[in-house]
Amino acid sequence: MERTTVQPTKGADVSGRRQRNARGEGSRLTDDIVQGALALIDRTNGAEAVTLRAVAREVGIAAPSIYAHFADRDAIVLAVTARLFDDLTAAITAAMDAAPDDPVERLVAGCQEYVRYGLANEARYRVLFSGGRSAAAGDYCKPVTIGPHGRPVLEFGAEALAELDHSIEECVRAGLSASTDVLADSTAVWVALHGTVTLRAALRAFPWPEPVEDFVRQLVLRLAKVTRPA
Amino acid sequence: MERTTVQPTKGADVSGRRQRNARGEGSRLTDDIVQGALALIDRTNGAEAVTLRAVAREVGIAAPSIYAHFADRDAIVLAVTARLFDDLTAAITAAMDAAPDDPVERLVAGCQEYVRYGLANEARYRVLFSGGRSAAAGDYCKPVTIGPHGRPVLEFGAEALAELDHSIEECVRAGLSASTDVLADSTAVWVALHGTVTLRAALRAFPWPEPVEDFVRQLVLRLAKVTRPA
DNA sequence: TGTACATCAGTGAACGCGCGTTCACTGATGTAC
DNA sequence: TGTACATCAGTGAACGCGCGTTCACTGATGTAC
Repeated sequence: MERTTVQPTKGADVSGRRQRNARGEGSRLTDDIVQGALALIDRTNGAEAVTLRAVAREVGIAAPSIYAHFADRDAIVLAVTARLFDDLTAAITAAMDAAPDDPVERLVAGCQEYVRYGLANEARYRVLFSGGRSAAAGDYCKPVTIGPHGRPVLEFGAEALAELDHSIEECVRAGLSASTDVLADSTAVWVALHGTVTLRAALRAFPWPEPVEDFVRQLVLRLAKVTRPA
Repeated sequence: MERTTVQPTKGADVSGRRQRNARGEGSRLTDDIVQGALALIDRTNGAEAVTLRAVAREVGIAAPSIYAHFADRDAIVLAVTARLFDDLTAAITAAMDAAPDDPVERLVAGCQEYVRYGLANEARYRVLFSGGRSAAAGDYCKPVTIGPHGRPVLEFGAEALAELDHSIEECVRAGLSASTDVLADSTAVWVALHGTVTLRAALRAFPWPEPVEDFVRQLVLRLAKVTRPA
């Protein structure tokens, strides 16, 4: 009981110095490091600021303390990546479940949430899909395993695409899509969503069609060959 | 005559030390610095390696020599950006001119070249549209002027979009497109092309539909509402 | 034609900074006897 | 119950590195007289 109600302040105290974990609770710092890295990514709008020392400062510990939890900087970023993939997946699933019980509306809602998440969390989205840029960029080609329970990035991509594929397939089955190559059309939709997020994020000041939800809807309806019953 | 035939080796000599420019020719180093930065971008697959010292090493000069030509690191990257925009524009124009004399084929050829260029020059493309990431990322929001004859990035975006807009408009005029909102549809096409380039580049190992030219064609035909005469 | 001088096109050494990483350590706390 | 000890969860100082930037300088070359 106490354990759940009397939540100790896990973060840094007033002096910026975090209180030491109790014996056996050392692994909590692993989580805090990931959280710190995430905070750093959000605040600086990019993953480049995620240095060992910066993360240590953010969490309120000495830099070498990180080595007990992560092998190096890249390991931290990979752990963050794993968490973000779960975040995005959960957000999309929730949006689809909240949509009206109609295959097209579910598809559109999922796609809209994908774009909404990407634009609301620009830096996080970039960590997910723009690669670690320098070193990690190469790794994204090999199916590298991420995080403790993490899946390979490629596998996530496959999952996301499978989800989309399934969603469009449902539309076809309901006679609402004329797609004859569902996999190709799923890919087209994914690529268009990704482009919407990244290009809008890169050129914020551009006079994009608004609202973005309508733009996404049109994109999806056309690429998934949705045919509303006459 | 001599000037054009007896081209002096402008680069670094055997010792890695570049020969000093003749009097009055000092501005040549400006070009060489941009070239060096570009070489660095291509070789390291990203713009992060473009440091003042690295560029100086690449060109074969002392680091402080750069200050006579560029205010700082960002100025170099902006000059590179300006050159790359011209590169991309020229490539697309050439491809469209080489296409059959048909509005749809011209449109498709331009879009295919856009994607081809992006995938063949991944790092360059990222410099253009993924922002300077850290510091420059903020600048891309304001219309910052780039290079000596450079245009703002936003303006380039507007030009590219205008070109696309014009191209689709031609299709409409020829009765080959059913688009009723050409600007919105141009935006959709651009966004989809951008997504194709960046997502394929980020996840090289993914089983993407091949060949990419056909994929792009389908994307464009659908988003630009092309209606081939029956 | 000769020579002093200004200018141009750079150089070399040095600075302070933040970084990743190493090393020996410290101090609280649970456990065996 | 008391106490020695092992373990856990970290710390602090130091290293070498590459970075941007500054400063005073150098040496070739064109130009004025």
